[in-house]
Amino acid sequence: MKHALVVYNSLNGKKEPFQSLLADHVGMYVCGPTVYSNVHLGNCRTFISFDLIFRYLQHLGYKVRYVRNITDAGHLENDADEGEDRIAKKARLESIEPMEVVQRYTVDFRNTMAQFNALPPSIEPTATGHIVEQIELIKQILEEGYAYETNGSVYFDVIRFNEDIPYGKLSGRNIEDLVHNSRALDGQSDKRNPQDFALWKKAEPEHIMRWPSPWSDGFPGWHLECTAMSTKYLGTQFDIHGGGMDLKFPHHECEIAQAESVYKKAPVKYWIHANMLTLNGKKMAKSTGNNILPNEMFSGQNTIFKKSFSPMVARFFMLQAHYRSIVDLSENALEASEKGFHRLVEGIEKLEQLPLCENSTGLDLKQWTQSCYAAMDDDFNSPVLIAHLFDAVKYINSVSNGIQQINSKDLNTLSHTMKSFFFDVLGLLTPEKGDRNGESSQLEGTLELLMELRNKARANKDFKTSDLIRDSLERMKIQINDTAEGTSFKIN
RNA sequence: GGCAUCGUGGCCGAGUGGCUAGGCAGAGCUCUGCAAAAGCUUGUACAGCGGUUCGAAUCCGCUCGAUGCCUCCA
Repeated sequence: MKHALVVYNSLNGKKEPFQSLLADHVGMYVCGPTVYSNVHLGNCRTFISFDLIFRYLQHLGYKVRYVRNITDAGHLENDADEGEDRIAKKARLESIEPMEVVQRYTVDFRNTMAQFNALPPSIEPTATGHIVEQIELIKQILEEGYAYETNGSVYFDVIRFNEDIPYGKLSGRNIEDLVHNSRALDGQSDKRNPQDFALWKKAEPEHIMRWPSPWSDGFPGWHLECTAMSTKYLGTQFDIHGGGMDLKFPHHECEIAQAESVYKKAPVKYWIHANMLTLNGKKMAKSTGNNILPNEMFSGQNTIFKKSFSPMVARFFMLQAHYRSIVDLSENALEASEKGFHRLVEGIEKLEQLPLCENSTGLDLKQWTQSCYAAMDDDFNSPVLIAHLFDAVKYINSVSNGIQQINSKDLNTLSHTMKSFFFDVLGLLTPEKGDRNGESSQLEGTLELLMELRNKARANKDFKTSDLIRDSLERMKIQINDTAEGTSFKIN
């Protein structure tokens, strides 16, 4: 485990050698979804990025505790005091219980992430399950003098905090700019200053999601849950905190302020932010229609793309870009990735049937393996790793064609390394090979019969018949492959 | 307006001072009855202008352009 892993830390904009607080253990907290609607693709990209990080840290031998919350209360429509809770709003619009909303979209979220083959986190705590911890935290912040109560609501006093501990470390903003640029609210705000944020909000009579507290029946502020839960499960200082780039401000900045106001030390060693996913060059937004849900992409039931793309192709596509780069989803780019992905998959499948020789030629295995690790050690550079995997595919193909040779020991090593990067680190899967239910074996039997008839026709130089079979099958998206070894087919 | 990120060959996308990224498409070749598929070979690009340097896509400055955040957002 003597790896020179280097991680880009958003806190200072520099790549830093990764050193966990406890030897061999890593604590990682990632801000999870607010479950008020179907998870959208950009959200998935963030979690796929952290899945890569989670997997690689585990691959290196770390015991990782990966905490990713489910926000099921407290996330308001906007920052104005009259903002409605997102979950409660959805429940009202659909005339169902808030917890039905939560359940429905939590299930959707987990299903979708499973389709992307993202590993479940170690702990998946909910905001509503940690009201007690949040209330405790508010009490402590009040005791420290960095919060105030107004009309049953409690707000964090950003200016007061900034007098003792600098605010804005993560986002690079200074308090003066915030004061000048914060939008003035319309009158009836309970906040002393616009940049203050809610720790506890008193519930209006019609608000159905409410809990008792020393200040009022109400609900916790959005930023609070992450501090309460990360502290509970990972301690007052932990290794990695992640999330989407757009959470950097204000959400993560507020988390830092909350934690530092009580514990007087930086809560997180490495802040990692995954970049955005755009669609056809534009930010995804429901309001403009520039939006596609994961399931719509998998099924092809959408107006954005002409064809469907599988979860693995989408995952591979995302991993072909670095997690800190904006990646743009487009039909051309996805098609290119789809073909590349199949080439990689076929290379891996060929590993099983390579001819063996006494001596290996053509690839410095040790150096190749090192360069794969070097790529991932350099701030989880999956695109470079994938480039190295393609180099291996080229080598595998030349062995397969007899241009290069490999002995059994090297093949074992190559196969093991290749597969552990492909399956374990990148979290990719090869497409299921024809599931053996009755229907598909009937289909295969029929196809084999057609192959036989076609081969007979070809042997008799009856190309009219053979081409009829080939072209008809092709229209049904069944690909005939004639090779020196014989004929095979592939269902697309 | 403020803060930040970025601008790479037909497309996507790595790369932060000298050494081939990679994928897709295109071209040539191999195989083949023809084709498809598959495989092999092939690409000198880095927004513009100026500067630093023996040497810059890579550092600095300016210009232009794009995107994100600043207001809910992964």
